[in-house]
Amino acid sequence: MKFVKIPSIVITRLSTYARNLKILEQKGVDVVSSVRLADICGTNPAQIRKDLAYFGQFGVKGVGYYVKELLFEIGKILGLDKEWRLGLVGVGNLGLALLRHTHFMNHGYTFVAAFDEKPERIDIRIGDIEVAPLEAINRLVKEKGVEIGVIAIKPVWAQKAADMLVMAGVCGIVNFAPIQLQCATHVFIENVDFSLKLDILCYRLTSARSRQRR
Amino acid sequence: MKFVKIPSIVITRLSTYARNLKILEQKGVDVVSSVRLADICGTNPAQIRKDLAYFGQFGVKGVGYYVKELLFEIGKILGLDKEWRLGLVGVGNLGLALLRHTHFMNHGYTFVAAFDEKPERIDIRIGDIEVAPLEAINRLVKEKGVEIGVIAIKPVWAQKAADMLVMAGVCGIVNFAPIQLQCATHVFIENVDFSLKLDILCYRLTSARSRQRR
DNA sequence: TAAAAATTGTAAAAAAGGTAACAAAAAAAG
DNA sequence: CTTTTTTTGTTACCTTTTTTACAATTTTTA
Repeated sequence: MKFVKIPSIVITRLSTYARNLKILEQKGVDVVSSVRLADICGTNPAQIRKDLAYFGQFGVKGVGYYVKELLFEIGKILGLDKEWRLGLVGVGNLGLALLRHTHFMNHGYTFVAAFDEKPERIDIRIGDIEVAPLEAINRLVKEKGVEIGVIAIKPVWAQKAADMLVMAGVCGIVNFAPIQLQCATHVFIENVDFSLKLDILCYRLTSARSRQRR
Repeated sequence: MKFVKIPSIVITRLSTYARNLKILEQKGVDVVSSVRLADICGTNPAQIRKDLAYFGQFGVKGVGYYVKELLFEIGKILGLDKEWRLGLVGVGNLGLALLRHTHFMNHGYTFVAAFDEKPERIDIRIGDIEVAPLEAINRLVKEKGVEIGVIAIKPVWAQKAADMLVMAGVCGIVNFAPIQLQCATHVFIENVDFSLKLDILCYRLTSARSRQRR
């Protein structure tokens, strides 16, 4: 097997392809060309073909890609062909929004544990899940087989939460707190950052306006 | 003035620099070198210097950067030296989380209007804001001077919401719905997408595991 | 005061990523 | 059956982004 380092952005795009292929599948579309898919995904056909080429050959020349087949293959590449167990740290407004978000459950992700630092939130139930104190992270992560931690707690607690998750064996973290988590190198961290996006918009709007004035 | 197109990723990093400079400022740090800042931000010193070079010279050779000064300058570049007025579409769990999130208010962003499609949510008050029906978007955006729209409504309604916001004069949208919004080219869209981040983590975890097995 | 150390700004080199072009293969048309 | 059309996979090229290297400047040390 060749050792080609696959750029992160390729993975991002594969996820987008998968999402749009799912929609096509639901619409009953059997075959799609790279041109059509690129159009839907807002990219260009060569990019799609090249992205897929990192992993193999999934299309038929002169025909295109079979939607179901490509979806299956991309799912296999991304590792979406299994259930992933999530543990939530922080059951505030955002945490609750995530827990109640059915979209994830429909896509192979299930919250199996939830933690909070506020005493008044401990022991409340949300669906099948009972909120536990941070101190229970180590035990429950192992007990429930949490694979991915979702940090939606106040920034001051975020690093502590990350440390406890990692200590308990979690190797993947989605971090909603607006801080830079410091973790061992074997831990994968993805940040979801709303204010960053707002800042980008501000820049664009500001520079667009100053361009207009000129 | 030169016309240098500034890469989007540079803006993203500037926002990160600003965030970490704020923390340094609070800690009472006066001067910081590109080496130290890079270390904090998880990037490399040359990158910081080059990013800043797009916009001018903000440091002192042999000394470093004055924290307050650099923070002020980056703020000016990003357009954070004014209050930005946000309009929220979708007052579900996520929308509420965003509204109640005080972090934004501390950083120049204020929600001034909120909309929802569900009749039972109309007219409820959250803080100073009264939830209005989608049909009121056009009027209220103009009345309250909404500059940025935040879409946190179900995917099926997201495109409609975007269209109404744009029609009312909004030129920047932060989209939390997991769909590709189609808008006029003068409208800037930033997507915040957790499932995308989850997918990336899954890929990383999956490929790390298969590497271990080898 | 002179030499050494620290640190920026920037030019040049290297690496990465994206685009275009085209051979190969399949399907459709004539 | 042959030609034309469609479309993938892949190579080569081009563009963008990152990293390296170093002159210029300031501060610190001797």
